[in-house]
Amino acid sequence: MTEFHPDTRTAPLDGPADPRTEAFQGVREARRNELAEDYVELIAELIHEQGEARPVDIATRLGVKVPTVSKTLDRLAREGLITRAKYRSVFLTDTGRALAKECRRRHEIVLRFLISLGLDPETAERDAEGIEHHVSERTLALFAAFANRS
Amino acid sequence: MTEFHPDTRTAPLDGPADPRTEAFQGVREARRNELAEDYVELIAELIHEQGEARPVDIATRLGVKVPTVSKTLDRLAREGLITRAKYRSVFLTDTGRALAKECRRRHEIVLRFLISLGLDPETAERDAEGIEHHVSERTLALFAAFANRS
DNA sequence: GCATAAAGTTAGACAGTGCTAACAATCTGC
DNA sequence: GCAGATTGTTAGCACTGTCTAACTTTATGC
Repeated sequence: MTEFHPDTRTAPLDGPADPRTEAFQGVREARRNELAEDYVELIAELIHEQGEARPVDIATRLGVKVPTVSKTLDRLAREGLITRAKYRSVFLTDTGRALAKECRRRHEIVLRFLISLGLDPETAERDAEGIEHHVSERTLALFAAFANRS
Repeated sequence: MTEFHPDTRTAPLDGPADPRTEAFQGVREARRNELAEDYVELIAELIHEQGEARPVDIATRLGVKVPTVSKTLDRLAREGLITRAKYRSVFLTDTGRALAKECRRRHEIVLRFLISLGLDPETAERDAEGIEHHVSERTLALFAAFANRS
């Protein structure tokens, strides 16, 4: 009940055959991971940019309060994505680092795709943030191909 | 505290200037409405297909249990999107109908876009379900234009 | 029209995400 | 090295969304 839920964007295996229902289940599944993905991606970014990821910076970037971050970090630690010590900044585990990398990859592809479609960078950033968690590997491949054409 | 939260995909007005933070806030905002949007869209569909929307059908389609649907329908009623009477099927209010129509429109555009990109219909359906809630009006316009070109 | 099946509701558990308020630890600048 | 500022934690509340179990109501089939 406390483990990280694996990616099912590409192949949700359980549940009935109806594609609509499958779609809804896939989305619910994805939604469960969204926040964790945002966090690890951001943590990786902060570590890269400033050498460490502090709750206060995470909170500022996400636009939430520090106690909210603290609680969510507890969950991420439980799920094995990060390690942390009291009053210290946050580190990614190997698993967390891998997830962050994967997220960054997806984010980049979606962002480049939207921009190459003709979207302004600001809107592209906002839309990419929302879309990246819901894009199958197959779609991602098409996005990447499109962005590389031209 | 119980009203429906308006669409901020296009123009989140509050919060600081940092575009990344704005993006995160926009996404959180969007996430708050996702489930409601899924419900009203599905309810409209069921009413169209079978003349009425019963909790048991909603539950089956979404892949959740009936009590879950019941509770969520209470919320939607509180928010003025649907009306319902005990042990009776569900109806959309004008507001709900408008939202459903808007959701359907977005869904259609995203779906057609993905398919015209070359994605198989099954995957397109799953991805569209996740993406439709996170697409700005601007992006939607580009998607529509792309799907209509060719 | 009554017994049973199906559908719907209510209650209660539990986890997640957000908040504020109060407290604890750490860091900073003399 | 100590005072005050900053950062982090904990506790407690609210709401959502999911479930199961138990109950009520409605529909169905003789």
